[in-house]
Amino acid sequence: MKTIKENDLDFICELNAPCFQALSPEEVDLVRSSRTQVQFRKGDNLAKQGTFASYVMFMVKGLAIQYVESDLTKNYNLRIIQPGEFIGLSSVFSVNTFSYSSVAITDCHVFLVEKTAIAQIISRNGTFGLSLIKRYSEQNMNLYDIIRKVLYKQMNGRMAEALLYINNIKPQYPDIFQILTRKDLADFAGISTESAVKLLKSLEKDSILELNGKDIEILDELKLQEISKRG
Amino acid sequence: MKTIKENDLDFICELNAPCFQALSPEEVDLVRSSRTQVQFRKGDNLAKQGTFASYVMFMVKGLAIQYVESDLTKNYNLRIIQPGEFIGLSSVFSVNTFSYSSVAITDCHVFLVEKTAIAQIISRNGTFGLSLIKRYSEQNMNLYDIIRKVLYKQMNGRMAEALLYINNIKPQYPDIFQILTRKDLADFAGISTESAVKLLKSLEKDSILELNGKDIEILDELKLQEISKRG
DNA sequence: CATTTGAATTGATTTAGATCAACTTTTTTA
DNA sequence: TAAAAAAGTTGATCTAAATCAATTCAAATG
Repeated sequence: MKTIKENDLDFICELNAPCFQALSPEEVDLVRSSRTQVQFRKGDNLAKQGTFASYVMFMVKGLAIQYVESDLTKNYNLRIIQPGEFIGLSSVFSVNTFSYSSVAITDCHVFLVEKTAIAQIISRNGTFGLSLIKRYSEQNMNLYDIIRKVLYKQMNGRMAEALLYINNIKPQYPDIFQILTRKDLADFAGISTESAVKLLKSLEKDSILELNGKDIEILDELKLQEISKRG
Repeated sequence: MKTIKENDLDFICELNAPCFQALSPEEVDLVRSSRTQVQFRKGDNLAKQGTFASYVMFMVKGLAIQYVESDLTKNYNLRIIQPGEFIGLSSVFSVNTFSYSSVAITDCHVFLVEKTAIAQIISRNGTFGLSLIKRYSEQNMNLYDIIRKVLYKQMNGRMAEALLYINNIKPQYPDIFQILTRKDLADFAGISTESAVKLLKSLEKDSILELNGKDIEILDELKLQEISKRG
C-alpha cells in the first residue's frame, strides 16, 4: 500500500460516482480535504477484520475480495468489490473495527475518507444520507441472502451460486476466473478446496461448464441456476 | 392484527424513542400522518419474507422473533425484536419485499410508517438519517457475526451463543425461556430440535445450566462463554 | 374430563462433506 | 533453468449432526 499524490483530474473523475452527485461544492471540498488516495498491490489487504477503522474506503479502480475470517485458516468470501463501491461502511458508524477483511485480487486504486467527514456530510445533506442508506439496505439484503445460502443450501447449490455470481462479472473482467484459485472459489461456496475441485469436475462431466486451465466457461447457465435454486 | 384508534398520549410517548428525538414538529406531523398503529397477537406474523413492504415497523410494546426461512419447514432465528427497534428497515429502500419474517412471541403493539414519509424525513433531516445509518451499521455488524457463527461454529458453540443471547434479555423479560419452545431454541442455534434437546441435557449434566420445565437457568455463564468462543 | 394434538425426549441409523494422504502440475524464485 | 514452493487433483476414511422411529409428556379443545 502506498499513498499517491493528488491529481485533480483524477479526483473529479472519481467524484462522478452516483453517490457523490448530491454533494454541494463545500461538501466536495470536505471530502477532498479528508481523503487519502492509496494504491494497493495484488495480494495486499485493504482491510483486516478486527482492526481499527476510522475511515471508509472507496474503490476507484481494481478488484478486491471481501471475506470473513475464523480464528484459524478458514475464510468465507462474501463478494467481489468493484469500482464505485465502498469498503467498511458497515463498521464505521458502530464498532470502529472492520467486521470483515478485504484483499486485492488486482492492483487497486482506492481512496479513504475519514468517517467524521462522512458523518458531517450526512447530517447536512439528506440526499447523500439517503443514497448511503440505499447502499446499506442492499448490503443488508445481500447478507440475508448469504445467510440463507450457507444455512439451507448444500455443496452443489452453493457452488452453482458462486459460479453464477462470478460469471456475472466476467463480461467486465474476462479474466476473473484466471485470477481466482480453487481455494478462492471454494471459499465463495463455503466448502473445502477438495470438494470444490471434485464438484467442478463433475459439472464438467455433465457439460454444464468447461474447464480450460483456470478459466471456467459456463455452458449451461439455466441448468446451473436450477441447481442453485434447488439447493 | 388489528388497527387501533389514535391516542395522542401514547403517541407522544412512542416518539420519545431515541431515533425520533431529532425530528422537528413538522416532521413529527409527517410521521404521525403516515402512521398506522396495529396490535398483533402472540403467534401472528408481523412480516413475511418475500411479501411487499411499503412501510417500516416500529415496535412499541412486546417481543417478536426475526427469522429467515427456507422453502421448506426450516427457519433460522436471527434475533428477538424488542421495544424501540425497527422491523423492515433493510428491505424498504432496496427491494420492496421483506428479506426476512417476523412472528410475535408476546402480544405486540407496533406502528407502521410509510417508507415515503421516512425517505422524506431522511432527505430533510440529516441527523435523523445519521441515526438510522447507525442502526443499519449495527444490523450489518450483527449479520456478519451471524455469518461467522453459522460458518465456523459447531453445535456446542452455537447453542452456547444462543443461550447467552437469550439469557441477556432475561432480566427485562424473566419468562423469556418459557415462551420459547425447544424448536425456537434450536432455530436460534441453527441445529435440529433433537440435537438441541440432547445438548441441553448434556449441559445440565455438566452443571452449566439447570432445566426447570421450559425455563432455563444459566449456572456457569463463564463456562458457556468459553464454549461459545471455542466454537 | 377425556381425547386429540402438539412438544419434548431418547436411541439407532444415515449422510454430506470434511479431513487425510499421496501424488501431479503449475508457478516462483534463487 | 533447476529446484523449491504452491496449487491442483484424486480416492479413502472419518465425523458431526441430521434424520428417523418410537415413546413420553403437556397442553389445548370439544
